[in-house]
Amino acid sequence: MDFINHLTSNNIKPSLQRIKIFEYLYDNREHPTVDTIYSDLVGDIPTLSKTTVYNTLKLFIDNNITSTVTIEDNEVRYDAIMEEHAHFKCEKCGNVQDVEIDVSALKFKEKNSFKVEKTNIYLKGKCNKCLNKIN
Amino acid sequence: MDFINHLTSNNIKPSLQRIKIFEYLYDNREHPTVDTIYSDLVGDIPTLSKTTVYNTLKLFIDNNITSTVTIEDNEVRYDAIMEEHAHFKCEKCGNVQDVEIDVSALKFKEKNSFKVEKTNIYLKGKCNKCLNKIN
DNA sequence: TCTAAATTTGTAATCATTACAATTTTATAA
DNA sequence: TTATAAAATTGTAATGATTACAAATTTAGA
Repeated sequence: MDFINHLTSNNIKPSLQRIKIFEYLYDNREHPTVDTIYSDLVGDIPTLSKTTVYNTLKLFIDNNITSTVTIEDNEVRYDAIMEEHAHFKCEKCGNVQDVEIDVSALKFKEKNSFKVEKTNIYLKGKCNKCLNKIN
Repeated sequence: MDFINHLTSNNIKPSLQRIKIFEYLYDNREHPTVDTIYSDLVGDIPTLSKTTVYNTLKLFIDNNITSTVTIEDNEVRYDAIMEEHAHFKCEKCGNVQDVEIDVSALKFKEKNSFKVEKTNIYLKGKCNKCLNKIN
């Protein structure tokens, strides 16, 4: 993945901060929160400010190269994979993972009363790691 | 719907506030936010405090007679219908409506790497009312 | 190199939510 | 009925995430 090109072709000037934040998001499939992104990158970019993280994510979202994951009502997570997929969160360990899913299989009665443009699917339960643990 | 009985049978003492809040939630299928619930009920119960609304909703959620709808990352909505259904939000008018859906139709590859206990499906787009409006 | 525009940054403001202690209400037993 | 304890409600203050905003820095172009 050529991050600079990806940003440029989406009308985003590839500043150091933007490249690093996008790269981090893209490589980190656990869908980090703003705090995690900031904490993990401030070592790399010592001048980084949390405002920049917020600004940059907003910019990414406005340009459709990032989306939010609101699987939990008290934390917003971010995702740089724009291909259709769902998310699973283990309620024991808290990890969030991507889930391949066929959204077109979803049928609903009210098909004619609105036009769907985006679908978010959130699954919760227990991951195998946690299920196999003896408590 | 006998609200008092519904609360009682779910181990919740049916105080005036609890009855009114549940009744409001159950009748209001637009999934109000805490602010909306508070504003709409404080006329009825002049002593009502927003803390009580928060406390009561938390109690309902802990006892599985209410769930949260986090279709938007900056507002938490509440829902007293516990039967399986999805939610659609019109991005033009902001209304949220229930959608009948067959969750069991959802197939995913990773079926064996976790155990799903809850599924939330959020649809966004334009409702017919907004689509038919001439701007 | 100079200047203007864009980007980043830090601080202060805002807003939703939670913590907590005081008050009020409810239930129980004398 | 009255007294007492427990439960529920309330108001205020604290917290924490996000946004607003203005100053500082960086970048791009003349």
